[in-house]
Amino acid sequence: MNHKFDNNTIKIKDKTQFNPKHILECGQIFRYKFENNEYIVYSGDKKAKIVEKNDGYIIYTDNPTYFINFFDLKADYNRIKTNLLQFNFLVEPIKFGSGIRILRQQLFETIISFIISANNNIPRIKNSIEQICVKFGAKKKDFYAFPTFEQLSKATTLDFVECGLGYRASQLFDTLKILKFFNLEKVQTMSPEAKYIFLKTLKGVGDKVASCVMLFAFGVSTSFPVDTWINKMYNDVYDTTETNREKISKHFTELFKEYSGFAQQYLFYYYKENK
DNA sequence: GCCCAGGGATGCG
DNA sequence: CGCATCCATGGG
Repeated sequence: MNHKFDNNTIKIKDKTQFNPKHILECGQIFRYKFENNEYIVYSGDKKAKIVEKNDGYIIYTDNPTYFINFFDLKADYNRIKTNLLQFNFLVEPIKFGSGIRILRQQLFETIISFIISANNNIPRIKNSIEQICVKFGAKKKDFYAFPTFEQLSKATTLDFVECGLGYRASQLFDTLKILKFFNLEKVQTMSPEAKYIFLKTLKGVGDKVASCVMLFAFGVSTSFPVDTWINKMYNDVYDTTETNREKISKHFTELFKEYSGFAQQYLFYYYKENK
């Protein structure tokens, strides 16, 4: 997508494939807020503010090259949407979330965030992650960074309970112990299959959470996470009572192939917002 | 008070 | 294997 940048701004002049509301509220990220008609998003120890203009958007940030990658601005979503529009049941979801882009998020933050997301609701997930940042993350000028692995390793299970994680507190604690034995930089170089197997060795990481990490951190677009909303959508579209999420995921990955992750985001956002 | 949430672990057959 | 049950806690 066409964009220009300098030391502290990125300018986007195409509203058809970039909409901060769609990008941030479609459930892929939990650290953002909407204030004074502007979206502010946080990733790791970085921050960006998105301001709407008549002919596009301006992203204000001290780290433009980081956020060009984060928003995957080189990807052409008109091509992706055109390809997916051959499926009739995607027409309305794509219209509804027309400006969605799948973010390229940090691996450690994504693993931790989606362990917390399991069988949980989005407002509570956001609140828990924010508390973890305040408690263990580095203090920046006007926000707290997501903690590093070293910082979060100092936490106890009780710390996580106090952040509102419930029974996920001990899972997260156990996962941090397991991560001591792995180098996440090295994991980045593994094959997609090996990455998936690695993720599932972590506590609190099953098929769905692993699929989210594959899609949102590794950018593997053949992933199709199946949560309760996608399960409801499947039952709706195919008039079934199927509850086997692995089967549902397999059905859609065979249908959408390398466009699976994009299709999943349009569908998730549409069904969650329209029940 | 009830059902549900971007599910996973465990145990039982 | 497949399936049932349990799990903390707050939103609606």
